[in-house]
Amino acid sequence: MDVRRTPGDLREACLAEALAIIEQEGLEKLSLRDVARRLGVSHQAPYRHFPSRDHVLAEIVRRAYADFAAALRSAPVTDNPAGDSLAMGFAYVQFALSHPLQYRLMFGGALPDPHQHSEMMHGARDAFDVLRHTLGRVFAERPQPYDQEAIDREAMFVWSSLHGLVSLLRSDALNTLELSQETRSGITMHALQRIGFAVGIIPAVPT
Amino acid sequence: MDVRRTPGDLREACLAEALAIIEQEGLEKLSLRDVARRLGVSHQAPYRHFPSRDHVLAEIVRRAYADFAAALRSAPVTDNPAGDSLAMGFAYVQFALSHPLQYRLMFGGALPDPHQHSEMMHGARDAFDVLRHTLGRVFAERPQPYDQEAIDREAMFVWSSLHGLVSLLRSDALNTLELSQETRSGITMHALQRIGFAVGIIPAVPT
DNA sequence: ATGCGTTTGTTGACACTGTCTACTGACTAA
DNA sequence: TTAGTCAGTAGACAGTGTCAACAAACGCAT
Repeated sequence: MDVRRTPGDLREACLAEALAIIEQEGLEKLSLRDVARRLGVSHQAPYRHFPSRDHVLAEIVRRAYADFAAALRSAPVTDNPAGDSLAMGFAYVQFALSHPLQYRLMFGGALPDPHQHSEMMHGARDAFDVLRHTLGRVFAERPQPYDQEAIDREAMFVWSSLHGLVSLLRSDALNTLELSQETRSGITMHALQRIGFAVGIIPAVPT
Repeated sequence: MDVRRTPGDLREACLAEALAIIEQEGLEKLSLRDVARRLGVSHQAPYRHFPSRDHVLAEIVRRAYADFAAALRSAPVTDNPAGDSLAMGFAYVQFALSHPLQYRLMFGGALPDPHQHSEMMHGARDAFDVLRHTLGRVFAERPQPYDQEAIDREAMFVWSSLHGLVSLLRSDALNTLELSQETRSGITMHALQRIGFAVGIIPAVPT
């Protein structure tokens, strides 16, 4: 085409354009032909720089992970390790919320739009109500007063923790992290104990 | 075709075949034309029962949620609510692990195969190492002895809990659950407090 | 029973996709 | 000068979702 480009530029331009398309149209709408069209090059030009469509996506995801790691590292390091840990928890959440596209690319799913398929989510609410109810019984047994909001907060914490646990177990993360076999097999019990302890179900837990 | 079918059968057959395809070939390989081909009907027959490909997927996901809710409900109810809660935690994990396809459809992502793009996961390990190190400092400050496995277990718990928290925050779950505004805005703080308390960073936490 | 509308399925087209192969031109080292 | 590599082009192919027009089978009121 007539647009001048320095060497190696098309590769970067493809990545940027692909990211823009995902942001605007969604992951499933991404096509290399569209990338090429927007850049004013032939539909085959991107294949000079990437073997396949998935390789483009993989590179984007790889960079998202790198940015994520950098964000976690950017948390200040003080002589108060406990405070540092809490700060990193905030950094985790903050990155995820301020970089929703990257976070979704790393961990998120590609489901039909729940807004156009609202009945799809009904079962999710059902499942949550079961959890709510079970936790409600725990609260009712205690001497301290409580309200529905306290239950809801606790239920959200338990659900999200379990969800995260399973997501990691299901993902390839465990293969990547080179954990010992004992650690891997004990992860589930340990996490469940910690969650139970956190909400006051388990009185104490050994390290 | 020559295969006899009772009314309403093709709809169910399409769903079953679509699920089988996802199980065998993966979500992204699912195509209604392939479904029709395997069932020995024309490529347009499934469109008599579903407006679009996404509607087939939405119905499958909807049923997965329903099965999930049923599995949680199937946990035994005793006069020990604490034990019941733990049992339901197990039921959650067990369902996810014994129905990986459904769980992935509900929560999982559609990323390029990490086995064919191994470098994609390097950043994930980097991020985990940061968490490991920070937690290691917490442990080092304590009088009790510890080992690397204890740190790894704790790191896995913290990571999974954070991941789950953000996944739920990012998803449409909060819109579905009809939580009060106070509950929604307090979820993050509450979950972080609970996690910190669980690993011994926060001394105590008010209900 | 007869005709008619509805349901279920078929056939053919269209635009779109990823990817294979063959080609063109520019730059570079011998 | 010449041979070779690199970046981009052009055309083809099989596959996809979806639209439109058609055909056969069914229930049902007359």
